[in-house]
Amino acid sequence: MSDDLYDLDGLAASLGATLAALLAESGTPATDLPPVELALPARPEHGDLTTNAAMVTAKRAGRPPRELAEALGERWMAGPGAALCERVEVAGPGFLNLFLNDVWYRGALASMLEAGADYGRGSLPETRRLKVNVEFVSVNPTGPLHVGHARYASYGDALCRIFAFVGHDVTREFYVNDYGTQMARLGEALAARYGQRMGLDTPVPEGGYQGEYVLDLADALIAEVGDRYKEAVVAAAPDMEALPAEVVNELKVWGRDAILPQFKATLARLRVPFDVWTPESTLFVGEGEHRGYGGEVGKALSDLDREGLLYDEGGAVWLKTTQYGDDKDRVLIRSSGEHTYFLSDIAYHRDKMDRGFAHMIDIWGADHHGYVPRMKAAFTALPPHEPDRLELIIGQMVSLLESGEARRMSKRRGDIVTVDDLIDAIGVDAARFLLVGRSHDTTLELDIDLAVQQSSNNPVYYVQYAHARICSILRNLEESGVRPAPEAGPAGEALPAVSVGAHERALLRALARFPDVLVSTADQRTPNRLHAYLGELAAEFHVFYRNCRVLTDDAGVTAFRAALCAVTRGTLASGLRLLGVSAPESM
RNA sequence: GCGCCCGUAGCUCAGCUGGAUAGAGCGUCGGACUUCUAAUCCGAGGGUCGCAGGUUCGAAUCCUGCCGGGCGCGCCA
Repeated sequence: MSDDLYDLDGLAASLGATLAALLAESGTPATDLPPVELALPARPEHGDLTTNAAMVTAKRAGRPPRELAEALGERWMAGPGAALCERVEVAGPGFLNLFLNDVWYRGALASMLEAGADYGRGSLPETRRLKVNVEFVSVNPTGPLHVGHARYASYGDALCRIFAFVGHDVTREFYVNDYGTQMARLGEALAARYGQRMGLDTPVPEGGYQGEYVLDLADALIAEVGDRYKEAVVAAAPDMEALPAEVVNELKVWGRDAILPQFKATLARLRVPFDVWTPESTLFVGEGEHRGYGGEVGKALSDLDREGLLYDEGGAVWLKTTQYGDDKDRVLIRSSGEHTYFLSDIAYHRDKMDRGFAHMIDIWGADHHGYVPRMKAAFTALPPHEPDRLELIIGQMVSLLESGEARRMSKRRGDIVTVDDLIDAIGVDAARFLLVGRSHDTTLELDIDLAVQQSSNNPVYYVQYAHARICSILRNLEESGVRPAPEAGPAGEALPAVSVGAHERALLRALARFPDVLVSTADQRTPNRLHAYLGELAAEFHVFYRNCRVLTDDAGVTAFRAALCAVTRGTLASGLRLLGVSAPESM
């Protein structure tokens, strides 16, 4: 925790220490007190900051909350509070309201200014920082990314950016399911479309990938290999499921290698980078032979066998997930001899543990939430049996509306609105801001027509405009010979001792919240909270701008406000960047 | 039937792990540019926080039960 009294954490800690001393004096053990929390009151007459600490600890102290608040306020004002606080006030059932003075506000600004572009960085205490792996998107390479994927991509990416900024060591990972039956279906669909381009009657098999994009893939395939597969397709026609396995295999690998670069290009466009791409197929190769499987899969099977959790029944191999809370046991190897995706997933998570991640997060769509108990069970079954290291985040669905009517997407039918369509329609900034603005726990209703129609008043521009406005002011200051970002020492020595007006105070309070917003956004995995904060910060700036001219003939006031602008600009830029949104210097 | 998620202004949604008189954007109505960017600001209107209980100083928030919607419940993924 910070011991800098010019930030909110430091202030709260100071109050906490005072409260602990107070309690200790009257014989109440002051161990494991809940930390004092400072909130911003909704109403100005409730002060600049407020705390409910007295109410929270009243019961334990055996004293009425108001009396305790009174004592806390008095004692704090006799100590550290004296220099920073005009007065304190006990209100309502036992709130302690703080009325801060100009010294605190100037000190807060100086401290933010000193942090510069790093303001808010490393807000997580060192002891809470983790080596964490975040796996997200992880779409089968069988077709284009759609708007649902864009939501999880935006969410996961923002989470990763925020994690890294507050102090976690983050690895972003994309797991490529390139080894199962869905890939074989892609191979068949590709063969069918290939055949059609060759003038054959080869329909895409029932339940296969019907999308137009497979035709485009077929064209690319033909351009590359000509009629290499024509003979095989003719022999199997019209039923592509009758193709020899080697042919399907070659085609699915070709399809994967064609689609993955498209994923990467689309994700790059959406500003979602990945550090690691792990193909499922690689989990099956390498040392660790067990039950006929090599690599990570073999090792996982071996681990589970050693735990006594595997059994054979009906020609299949089962895992006793019920032992770890699942409602039924699950098949790992089907009686047909094919492995299930579940087996690969277990091996994959085992591998992630092996790679030394203290914490692993998987972000899944709500359509997979039924899979959670078994994954959790399997993870717990693996040594070292630490279920808390795996966190499964379920993102709710995106439902598409088209002129008021629900539209259901299906990749197999080929009826999808792609990520690229969305970006083409409204741009990356608007798309990212839109997708991350709602809680991941709520289904997001997206009306594309409406989104396009309203894209010019997307809230993202409100925030970006505040940033651009400040840039413009700072440019003007520079032209007028005023230093755009005055340097200052820790306690604000270099800042002029001007009085701090109501609008400046409001803006400073908003800025002071930034580190806490980042930490709670990270802790609660809710980038939408940062999104909301940026809107509020921008609003405070716009009000400040309207009421306070920066370039004045009072050098002190100008310098102070210029510093305030510089910090606001930096904070907006940081926040936008953490959501994957650009911060334009002019609009 | 069972499980997970959701139900807050006309619409889309916030509401910070329980705080003081529930907010924003869009839409509607009315104001503000000879001054650093009007993609802005100010004001008005708009609510049984799905319903009913419970927990306590205090509930949109936590618990229980209903009602309504979404998503799951395979030797598919």
